[in-house]
This record gives sequence, C-alpha cells and structure tokens, in this order.
Amino acid sequence: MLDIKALREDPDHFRRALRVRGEAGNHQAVDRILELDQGRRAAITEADELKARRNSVSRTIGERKRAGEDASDLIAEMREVGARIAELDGRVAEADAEIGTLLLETPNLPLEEVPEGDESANVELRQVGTPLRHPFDARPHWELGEALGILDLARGAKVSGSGFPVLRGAGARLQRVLIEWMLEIHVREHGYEELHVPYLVTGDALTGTGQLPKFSDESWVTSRDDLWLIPTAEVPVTNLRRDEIIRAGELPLRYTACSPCFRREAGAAGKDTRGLLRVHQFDKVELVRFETPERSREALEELTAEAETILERLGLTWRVLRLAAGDLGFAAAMTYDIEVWAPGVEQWLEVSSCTTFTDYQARRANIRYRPAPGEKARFPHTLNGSALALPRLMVALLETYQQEDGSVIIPEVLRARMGSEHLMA
RNA sequence: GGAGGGGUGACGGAGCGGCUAACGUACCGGUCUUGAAAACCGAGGUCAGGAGAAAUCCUGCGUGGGUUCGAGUCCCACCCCCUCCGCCA
Repeated sequence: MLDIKALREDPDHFRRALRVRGEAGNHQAVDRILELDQGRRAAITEADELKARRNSVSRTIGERKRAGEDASDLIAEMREVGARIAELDGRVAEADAEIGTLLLETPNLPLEEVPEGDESANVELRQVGTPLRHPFDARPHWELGEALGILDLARGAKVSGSGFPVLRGAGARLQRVLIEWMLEIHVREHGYEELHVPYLVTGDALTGTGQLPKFSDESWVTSRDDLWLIPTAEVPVTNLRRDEIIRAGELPLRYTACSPCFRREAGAAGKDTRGLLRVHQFDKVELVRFETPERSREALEELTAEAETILERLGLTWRVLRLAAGDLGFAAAMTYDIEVWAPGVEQWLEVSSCTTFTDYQARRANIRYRPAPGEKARFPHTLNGSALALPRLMVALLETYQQEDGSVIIPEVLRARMGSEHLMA
C-alpha cells in the first residue's frame, strides 16, 4: 500500500512513478484519492469538534441528573448533534473505504533504477557459465524423466488434472534431497531461521502481501471455509508479523521455508507448459527478510547472491535480469530474476525472483518496527526470493547432466545425500 | 461439533449507563549515593491511529453492528484463547 501522506505532499512523483508501470500503474487513482482525502479531512475536522462538544455536554447532563435537575434541553440539543456526527462519520467511512480500495488496487512505485518499458526492456546484468550444448541429441526432461521412471505426468493428470506432476523413486528422492540441502545452506551459512508454515491462509494474509484483491484468479480458494491455498510461502511467512511492532534490535529478520505453491496459471494454457515447465503445484524454498529501510537495497543484493550460490554449487549456468517496470509484480519495487539454462528445452528458465517490496507490503500488512526503545514505530522493508523453485531446478539438472545413454549424473554436492552418483533406468 | 470460562494499557487486574478507565507491577524522571540497589518524591509521564500551523482535540477496552444525550458496562452476530466432552491422523 502506498503512503497517502507522501502522496498528498508530492502527487506528481506518484503519478510519474506509476505511469512507468504502464496500464497497470493506475496513476489516474492519484487524483481521485486526493479529492477523497480532502473531503475526508474536512468531515473529520467538523466531526471532531462536535464530538468534543458532545463529550463535555454529556458530562454536564450527568451532573444535572445526579443533582436532580432537568437536562431535557441539553439532551434535545445533543440528539441533533449526534445525528450530525453520525452523518459526518458516515461520510468519513465512505471516503476511507473508497480510498482504501484505490490504495489496495494501486501497485508499488518502482525504484529509480528500474528501467522503463515492458518485458523486452529487462536488462541482463550478468551471465555465469556458458549455455551448454550437448554433443549428442539432448533430450527434454519429460523424455528423460519418463524413461528413467522418475517422473509420471500422465498419472498426475489422472489424479488431479494436467499440471500436477508426480515424482517417483529417485526423482522424488532427488527433490527431497535438494530441498534439505538448500534449506541447510540458508540456515547454516546465511543465517535464516527455518519455518514450517500453513498452506491455507485467510484472505487477509493474501491482501497483506498483495495477491488480493486484484489477482484472485491466480489462486485457489476453498469454498466452505474461504481459506486460500498459498501461491508461495511468502504469504504465510511475511504475514507472520502482521499487525505487530517488531522490537528494537530484532531486525533484520530472516526466514526460510519450503512449501508447496499452488497456482491456477489462469490464461497460461499452452504457454511453455510441457513437462515441469509450468505446473499448478510445485515446491519451493523461499527466503524472506524484514530489513530496515536503510539496509534493504543492500539486502536485495545479498538475497540474490544467496539464491545464486545454489546454482553455482550445482554447476549450472544462469543469468540475472533486472526486470523492467512493466514486468514487475504488483507489490514489487525492484526485482532480479534468475534464469537457469536448460539444454534439453534450450531455454532460460526462471527459477527465482528476488524482490524488494520497500515498505509496500509492510503498510498493507501493518508490520512495523521500533528503531530504538522509545522511538516511533516505522515500517520495515520486506524482501523475498526463491532459492530455489524445485521443478525448473530439476529440469536444469536432468537436462544438463544427462548422458548420451539417457542416464543422469548426480552433482557432486548431492551424492552423499542421494547415496548414488547416477540416475539410471 | 457440544458445555463452561475468558479477551481491558508494557504486564497483572478492577470497573451500579454518567467527572478525565481504580489499584498494583514494570519502565521513565527526580531526591539520596563515589556508583548501584533499596527507600522516598512526582496535580506527573508511558501505547496506536487520526485532524490541526500550533494550542489542543477526536478515536481505540477482541471484531462488526445496534440501543442511548452518553457504552468498557446493555442487546445482536462473529473471531480468538483456555478447560472438559465428543470425533479424529
């Protein structure tokens, strides 16, 4: 959520910043918000004066009654004052509601560094490694997986529909081993606290992180209880501290959690959906940070490096993109996408988005921190990134380490946990 | 799911529909002290949000409605926590 006070002070800045997001920027909302805000404040001023009067007169009424005197003239007057107050309060509530809706539907402001334009304006910052070309006919992961008996897409579809892959045997084991290995790196080397979180959350939680109200089509919701399946662990983890004031000195907070992620992918049918490329349910190790505004920019670089180290240790090839404004997520102020090279499908696959939300999520979720005892509470910055998403990581591993005979070599760092050096049919 | 109990400030804990939410603890300030603790003093102060240039004022007693000149207090609905019962991995 944007800061209405800042918006009031420098509306042009907001109009400009929202305009670079294109259509989704909703910059027209700025003027409507200013107009509502003005009416709201006028009503509050008048209502407050009347309330002050009512409070003091009500006291007088009480005194008179106790003294056995008549107070009917004051009561009659206060009845009218009460009606006027109710009218003004109603007007304030209406303005609050409309302002609230507009603020909830207006995305975050991109940082200055974010390039203007759509997806095509994304900037490649670095590429590590060289995209591999196998000297033999490289196979896509779905062929490798089916042949090795570690991936069963057909039966997953039988049970739940397309987009719900089943991993079998060594495939299931490989994913489990990867999850454990990644979590331990983040806990032991990067200082994160491991969490295990609910997979069903309230609508309030999704609003706090920015998925609702605008993107309800993207999530599944249960009809009996109005609980939503999480699209990412970001939602329960960030909302852990909703409506709290984090004590002085507790920042930064670093949480990591692995969870399944449920995504309807509405409108994405047929678009790079083969095999594991785009699925409705997948596992992901997520990193979430709460940082002071002063440190958040630096923290984004750290977070991105923490995700990259996973790819480095697995010996994969990747590149890092700075997303353009038009490609940013709704709540994001800046995002680095990490894409891994998959030589079977010959594509760069997004395995991580590392994002700073500045104070946007914190405002929505009403998460604050006290910089020092006795100081006024402020909004922290929240950041998160995948490290990493499992299916596409599995794709890159299988396709990169496939051999001409269809077997797959297990990367060195996973061998002890896997208890083997190869995947073989 | 059923029965009962509960939700008030940083914490504990009162609060017949009517001065400005009692009291205690903690914290903060002061006296004393080399320093601290203890003790004592303080019509005092402490949280969040909002309006205002400011003085100051308004709102907040789980949430949302309602009754009333006036609601922590009365009415309705809902949420959460605790105890017991039932069901259950």
